[in-house]
Amino acid sequence: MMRTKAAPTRRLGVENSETRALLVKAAARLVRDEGCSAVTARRLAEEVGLKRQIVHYYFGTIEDLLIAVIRSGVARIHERLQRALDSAEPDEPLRVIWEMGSTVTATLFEFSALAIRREPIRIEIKRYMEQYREIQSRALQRHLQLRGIEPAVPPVVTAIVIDSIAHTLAVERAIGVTEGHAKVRAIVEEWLQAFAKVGDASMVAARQPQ
Amino acid sequence: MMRTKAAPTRRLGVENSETRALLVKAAARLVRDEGCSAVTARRLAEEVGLKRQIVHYYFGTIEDLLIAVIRSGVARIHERLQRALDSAEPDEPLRVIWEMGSTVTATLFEFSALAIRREPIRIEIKRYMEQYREIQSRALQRHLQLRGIEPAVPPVVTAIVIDSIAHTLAVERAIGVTEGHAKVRAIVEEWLQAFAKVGDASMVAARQPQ
DNA sequence: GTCTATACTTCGATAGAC
DNA sequence: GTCTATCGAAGTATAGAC
Repeated sequence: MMRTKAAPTRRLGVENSETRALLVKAAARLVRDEGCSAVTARRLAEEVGLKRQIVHYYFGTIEDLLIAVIRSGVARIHERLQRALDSAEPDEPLRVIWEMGSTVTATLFEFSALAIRREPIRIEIKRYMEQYREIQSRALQRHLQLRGIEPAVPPVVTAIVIDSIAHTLAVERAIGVTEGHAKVRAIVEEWLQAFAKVGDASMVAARQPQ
Repeated sequence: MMRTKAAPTRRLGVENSETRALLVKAAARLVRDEGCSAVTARRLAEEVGLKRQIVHYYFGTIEDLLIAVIRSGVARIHERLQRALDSAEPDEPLRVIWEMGSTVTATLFEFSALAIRREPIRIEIKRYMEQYREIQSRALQRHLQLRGIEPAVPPVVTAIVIDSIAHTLAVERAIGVTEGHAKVRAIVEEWLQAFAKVGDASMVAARQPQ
């Protein structure tokens, strides 16, 4: 199950191959519809109408294939976030963060779980998360600077808190737990509106100036 | 991979078997140390010194074994939470929720990911989450009632928000992402102290009375 | 540069012997 | 209650055909 080392003599297909792109696309669809465990060389080869060995020709291991799937998906997600934040300027960047966090898919959740046990995947997910948060923080920072607001809470904290709640609600909903969700959304809505008005999610309104 | 239906003629070992308990214990250890995917009939049989078919004799499928592992673990976790909340009375139930949420293990995360794709596991995790939250909500409710405080936010919301942040920080830390975590913990610390004093985590201090 | 034949190992699962 | 025997399917790896 665990490949210790890549065989040095092993031939691999080129990066810009049409078949390779087809495999990544088919794998991404499988991951989305049926989960990571549905990605096997046999199922994948079936989808593209080739023999199963072709998967190992292009990716070596299934893990390498999954990493290719992650990379192809990450690019799209980061673009989508950046675009949404740009188009939402200068109104409600925090709402964009909340809404995109709420559409978190089972896919990211699955990859995150894999990341904890498998180092190569961990590296990829770590990079993804850090970049995603960087984009969020920058957008909030910019929003505040444009209005000359000195936030009581660093933008990165606001992003983490809102994102945490969005992810939790999304995952719980997927599992069938919805108790208290409506009430949480109501509170978050108040924070979003407060942030749009005064640049503060009111999460630390009780904080006293030193 | 997916068993459609349990064979009706299949023999299964009794519930109160010593070997069965041994298997569950060994499986729990494997899940904790190496993850769900490390739980195979061979590895498990090896641990208890028996043949691999013994696993199927007692559990039918690996999934049934995982469910047994979940049930055995859930009981312990609920007890631990309830005991911590009782011993923390009447001071800081919210801090207990925060601290227990921060010790969330990769195990719960892995099972939650499995739960999204596999119905029998989903049922178990759903029940676990609902009961866990119920215990949290009751403790906060009791804390407020004893002090005659009418909270601006329903206890279940406070529990969800604090738990969300705790889980997110725990998972991100496991993946290697720690940007902003210290600042988030500082804010949460303020909330915990505010809640201990006035029964409000100050998360909605900006809320105006209607 | 692309793809396939073949083989090895591990896995989950079942039937039936002891 | 535990074992032997057996099955199909999965991941991986090597050699070689085109």
